[in-house]
Amino acid sequence: MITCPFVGLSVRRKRTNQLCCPIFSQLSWVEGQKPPLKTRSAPGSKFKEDGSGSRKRPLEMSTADKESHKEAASVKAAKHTEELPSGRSESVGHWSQGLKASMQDPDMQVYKDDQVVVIKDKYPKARYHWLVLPWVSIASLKALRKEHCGLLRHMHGVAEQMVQQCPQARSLDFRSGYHAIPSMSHVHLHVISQDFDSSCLKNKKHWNSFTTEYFINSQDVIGMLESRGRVTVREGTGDLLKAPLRCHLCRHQLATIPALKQHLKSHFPS
DNA sequence: GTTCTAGAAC
DNA sequence: GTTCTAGAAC
Repeated sequence: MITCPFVGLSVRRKRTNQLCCPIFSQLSWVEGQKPPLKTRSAPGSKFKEDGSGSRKRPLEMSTADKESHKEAASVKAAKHTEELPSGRSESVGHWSQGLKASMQDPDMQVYKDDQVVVIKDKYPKARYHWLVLPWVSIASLKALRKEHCGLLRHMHGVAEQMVQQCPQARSLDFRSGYHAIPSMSHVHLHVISQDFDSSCLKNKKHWNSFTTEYFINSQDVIGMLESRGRVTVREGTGDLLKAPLRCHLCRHQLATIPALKQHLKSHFPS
């Protein structure tokens, strides 16, 4: 339990379950990307906004990687279009298809195995923000079926191991989950630390997509898939993005994003 | 998803 | 005057 110094409310800080994954010990880290991963430094203040979370790298694939993931690439090439969560289809070059290029880019990959790849979010919304993506092309939560349960459990296990290898695993809380209505095509599991200390977190949509029920815990998605064979999203979930800004720890309401960021400093004193 | 910017809010 | 948001464009 912690207490918000602003409003005096006690709140429970939920920690991600730290499961020991027997599978993971057999997996390999991407060469040159030894855990723990490098993160941006924050000298002087833990909430310094230096913008170094952004990266500018070409998204071209190496020949070797193109070869090793020929199957995934051929799926992309054959389809030309991909259904979005909205139900619309978009061509391969559309911004919503960007994860397909990023996941194939060796410079973006921090971990991979035969089922999944992990990349750092290009615009991290916290000190630590990874995406776990399956090699197989699954457009969105809507396309998930019971046979995907094993894959999602594996993604969850990899997410937990990402947290475990994090140098701040003991001092930060993490959540792993999915956006109910993602903008980007290709199912991706967010693994994000709960400090939300990032210059890339800029607006209400960013905040509410990670701190309201718009963000669905990985375990809840798996549970829904196991019990009902489908993942359904409650009506009106999209409206949550426009909800008032509330602190995820003490529920204190803030009028603006800068005010919210200032408030967060009270929970994470430097 | 991000960037840009008009205009609302202060 | 500046800060900040929200919607269009990409």
